[in-house]
Amino acid sequence: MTDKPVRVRFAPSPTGYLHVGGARTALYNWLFARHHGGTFILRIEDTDRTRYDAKALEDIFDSLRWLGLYWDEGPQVGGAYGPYAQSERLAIYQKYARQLVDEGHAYYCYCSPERLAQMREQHDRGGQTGYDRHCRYLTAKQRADYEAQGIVPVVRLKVPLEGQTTFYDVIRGQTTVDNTTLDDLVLLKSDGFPTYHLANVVDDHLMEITHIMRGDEWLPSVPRHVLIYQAFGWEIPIYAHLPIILSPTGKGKLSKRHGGVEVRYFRERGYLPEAMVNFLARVGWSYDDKTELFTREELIAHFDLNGVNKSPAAFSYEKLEWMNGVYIRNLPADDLVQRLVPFLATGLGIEENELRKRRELRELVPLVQERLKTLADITDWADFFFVEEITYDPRLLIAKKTTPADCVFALDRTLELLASLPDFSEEAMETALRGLADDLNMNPGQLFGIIRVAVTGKTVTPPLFGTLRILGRERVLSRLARAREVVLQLAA
RNA sequence: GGCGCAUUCGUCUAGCGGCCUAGGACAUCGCCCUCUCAAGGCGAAGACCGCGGGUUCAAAUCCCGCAUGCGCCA
Repeated sequence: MTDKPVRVRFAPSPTGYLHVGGARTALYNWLFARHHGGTFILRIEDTDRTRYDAKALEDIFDSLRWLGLYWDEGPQVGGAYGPYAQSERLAIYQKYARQLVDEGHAYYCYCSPERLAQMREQHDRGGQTGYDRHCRYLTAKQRADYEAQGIVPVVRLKVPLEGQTTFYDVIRGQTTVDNTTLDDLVLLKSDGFPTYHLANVVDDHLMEITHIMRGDEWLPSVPRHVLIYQAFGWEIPIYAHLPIILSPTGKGKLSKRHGGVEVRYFRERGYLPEAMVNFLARVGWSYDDKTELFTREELIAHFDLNGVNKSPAAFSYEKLEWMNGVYIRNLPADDLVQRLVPFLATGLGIEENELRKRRELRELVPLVQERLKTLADITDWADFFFVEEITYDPRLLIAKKTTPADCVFALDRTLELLASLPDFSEEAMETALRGLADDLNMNPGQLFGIIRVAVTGKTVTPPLFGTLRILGRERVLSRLARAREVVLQLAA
């Protein structure tokens, strides 16, 4: 289709934190660029001053980098086609808008907001579409009169009054629209700011963008853009409109109601960027009939617009969670330790540096690695290793089909046995405690359950013997003793 | 309201005329493993391919309507 080097762009508006839908669009652009050895450009569409949010802009940068989607050109990295923020390109848009007017492809429109509003009302009652082209036919004198009144005009495109506009989209195929359904859209507003349409087309042309991959919601405006390209006599880039992302049930757009929708939400909750990338890539794209897991390199190698689906895709939090678990399990233990520290720190309210000094952290990772769905889960699995005073519900200490007295006795015997064990190893403890269960006429599960709660405060924990070993004899014995007291009170 | 887009298991999807009595994955359920929870293994259930017409020896796959959902504009 084109033999020029591939140049693609992700062009977000800094009006909110980076959304997973936006992240997916960015990812597809990035993958496409990497696959073709092209250039990935970040452009900020910040011409809407009322909705501009500096925090959102920072978040877009942070989130993209967190996902590993580094841009080759754009804010903070520069490039030969800058500036990359539209607010810094106003003079450019004005120049090109004027050019279109001079060449007869656009005209100044002096209509008042009131007149426009009136038209809109008529439209609602079933009138014709959009602007009535009043100013398209102004005489020189009329125009001079308006100018004399000091009215600052907008610039509108002269849309052909007949014929059709056809465009091709790699994902959708060909679409044709009657020009009569299009009105003379505004290119430049009276405050000198461009509309989305003008800025987008001018920038894509000037930045030599070869392929436009963006959300589906822009599909209806493509005919307008094509008309603008034609007015300028510019080559039209290749379009690929990505289907939107739906809520987990597949009904309606994904929104905050369903959970988090921003990349930072997932980041804060302990999702790995590599899992996020893998998952996002698969929402709306597939490689074959069985592969789910892809490394970044594999994604780059396989990514192809042909594999992108036409229909909208639901965002499955459950599948993301599963995939995150897979990635956590595949992490080298030391890497996982490093990633867990910040989450444990916030979860427990302990300084990261303090945590890093604790030997338990590295030791417990093999015990919890296959149980973690997210990094944030670590707090629930391992808090009792780091907290001195554990709290628990005394009733949990009483194993099923036993009495408080049975439990006190069991705890006594356990205390004795573990205190006298020459070797505090997992094997030694397991052998000894299984023997004890037998002596007590208990199932191993019953005895282990009592010990588990006594030592951790929970009924669900990492494997018991490893947990005991890491806690160390001293803490195990003192916790058993405390549990004994608690049950004793309960029995009394 | 106008214009546009979409429609295969609950969900993500494979499928681009015969290989499909529709394959894989998540979730669900059962069994195994087992000190709890996971992970893992095995297995089950789950889609009359939105509906109705065509075309064809043959259609999930091609064509036409309709329905539903979604998006954009106003």
